[in-house]
Amino acid sequence: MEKEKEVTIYDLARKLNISIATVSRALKDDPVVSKKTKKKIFELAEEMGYRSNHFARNLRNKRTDTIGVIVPRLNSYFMSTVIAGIENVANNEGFNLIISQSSESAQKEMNSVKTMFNNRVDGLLVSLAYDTEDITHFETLYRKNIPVIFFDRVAEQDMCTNVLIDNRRAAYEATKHLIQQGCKRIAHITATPKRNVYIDRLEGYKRALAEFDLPFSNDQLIIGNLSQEDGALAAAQILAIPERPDGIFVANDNSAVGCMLALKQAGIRIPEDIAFVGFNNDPVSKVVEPNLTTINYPGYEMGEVAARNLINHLTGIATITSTNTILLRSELVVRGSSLKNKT
Amino acid sequence: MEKEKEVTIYDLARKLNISIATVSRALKDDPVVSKKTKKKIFELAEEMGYRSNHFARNLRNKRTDTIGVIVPRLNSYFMSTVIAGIENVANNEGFNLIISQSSESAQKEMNSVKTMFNNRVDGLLVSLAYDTEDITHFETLYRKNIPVIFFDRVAEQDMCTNVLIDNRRAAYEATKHLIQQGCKRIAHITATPKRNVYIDRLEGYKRALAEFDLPFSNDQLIIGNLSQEDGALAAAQILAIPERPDGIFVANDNSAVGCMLALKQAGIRIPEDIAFVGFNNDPVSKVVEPNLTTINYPGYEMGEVAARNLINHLTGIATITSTNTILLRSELVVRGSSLKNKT
DNA sequence: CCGTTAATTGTAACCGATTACATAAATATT
DNA sequence: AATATTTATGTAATCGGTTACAATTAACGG
Repeated sequence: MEKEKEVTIYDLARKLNISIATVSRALKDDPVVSKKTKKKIFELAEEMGYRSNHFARNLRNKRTDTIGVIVPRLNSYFMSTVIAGIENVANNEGFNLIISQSSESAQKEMNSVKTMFNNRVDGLLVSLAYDTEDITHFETLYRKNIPVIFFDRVAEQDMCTNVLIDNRRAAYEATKHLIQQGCKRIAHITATPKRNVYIDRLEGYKRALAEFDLPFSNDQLIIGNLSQEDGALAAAQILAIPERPDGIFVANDNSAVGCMLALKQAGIRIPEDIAFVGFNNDPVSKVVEPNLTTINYPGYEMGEVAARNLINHLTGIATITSTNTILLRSELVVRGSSLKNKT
Repeated sequence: MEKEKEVTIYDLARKLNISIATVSRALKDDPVVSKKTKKKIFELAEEMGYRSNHFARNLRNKRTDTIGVIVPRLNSYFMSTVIAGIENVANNEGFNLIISQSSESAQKEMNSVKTMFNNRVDGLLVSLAYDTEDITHFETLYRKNIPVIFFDRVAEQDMCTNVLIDNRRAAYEATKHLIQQGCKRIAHITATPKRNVYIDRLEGYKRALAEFDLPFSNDQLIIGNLSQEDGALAAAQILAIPERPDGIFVANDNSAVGCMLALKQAGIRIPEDIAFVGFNNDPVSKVVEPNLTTINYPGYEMGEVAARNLINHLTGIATITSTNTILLRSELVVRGSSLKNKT
């Protein structure tokens, strides 16, 4: 069960009676090596099953062609879509991905950053954990000049590059849409506004209300963990509000769906009694009845853009140091759950 | 913008006026080094911001503490859940993950295998692409004695270890359940039976039919790509069948849901006219109305089990060479879509 | 045919850790 | 105090590439 001995450039060199330097150059397709020698070397390499040793190379080159990715959780539709986008770009460019999840814990996130750091990733793509308060754990990376790009859940720092959508505007559009459908009392279901995404969505929501002179009071704000189950709990709260809302803007589709189902159970008609707008364009939004109006959040593109920018920076094609924020387009997708005025 | 110089054990040794050997040992917490010296070294390391160079270490040790993962696609609920399970175990054990997706293409899968191989992963976890016919591209790994564990989409090889559920039995249970609910003409929506998962599910379905003396003809078999959209297309086919089925077993929830929605649109009542059973226990199964009866597929556990077994093998705790197959428990989750006999 | 330049190839010093073996220091034994 | 043990540290080879610089060979012009 002994591992077969690895073939090295020394073996190739010995067999061909040439120097390892020539072999090394040939394998990198260095034009300085004559075609005949190259041919010989390539053929022998193939024949002997040679494979280059990345560690020896990285040790010398001090780069790893590896990108680290840290996300709050892997098993959400949105995140897995982003990662698919990242993988696509990275793979095409010959970069490897090492991935870890923080499970929404700042502590685990710090550990992951340290691990990535020790693994000498060339750069890092990060979506912050829910309870990450400060981002000092990234300072070691800055000191070593390792680029970090945040996406979706970003930090309000000045020194880093962020890829995200305009959450404020999207939330504003979502809320405005409800208003235009005739809603007068619009509630908002979201998570504790600690992270940018929730803060911004809340702001956009409030801005729309203010603009159309609709009142806002705190009992219109329902804070939860945005899970589907939590949406059902939110439904109970909604029903308990004296002046029942006639429209709800939810910060994610999962929770919106949970809430809708529970309300329907309670005999509420959607959208007639309460209209809904969600966020993310998750697959469930097309399954629930009526289909959920939502904000299309381009996860795959976000992954591609983040990875592309990081790699361009690493390869020197374009630098991100001057880029502070990249905003992706998002748009309202109108479906049945909000269409009070059916035409 | 020059990268700060890395601190090495040489720097530490020089500063403390001791040898690099002692430093190296101390950092690995080798008991042979005295506590005092260790303390000094740890403190200085901390102070100077030393981090070990994995490449130098790997170069020496010939192991990478890295596991490769190749999946057909990252952005599916099931796969991302499996990966979350893998990540959890790997991370706890100090292993890194490098992940790539084959996008259901055998060609891309081969490339990924090669990349993983060149990156010297210690082991590989693979779920095969849809159109992978033979698995000769894994032979290089076997030759170098790199363990490979397949999960979910496995190969019918004898030499490899597979982690999966008993698809045949699960499909049998699903179909039997429909029969017990009074269904007489049961259709099956699935993908081309090339991969084990679809072959086995088809067999289980047929076995149940046979056992209860129900007929099977090819027009009860609807082949598609199992997407939600494809489910809608399947609905059209269903409606076109002269003797319309009164029960449908679908090989995944997404497609089942697409089909259900389209049939409801066409005025079919579920489960009264047609009962449904899906597969996977995807979140959408709890959103569609009526809720979809399905097979609970323990993705997270599957990821954990696969990773745990691979790592145990790598660390020598337990070997997988004798293990051919690990079956995980799956079970039927009965919900409204199949309950014709409401009690 | 010889000197000069261009095209190839070789030599050897890294990159930063690990570890077998040798050596020195501290402690125990007689 | 001298010797045997144990404990702690050091020396140097090794892992497999990369690359600056030196050396060799081939091609060219006169």
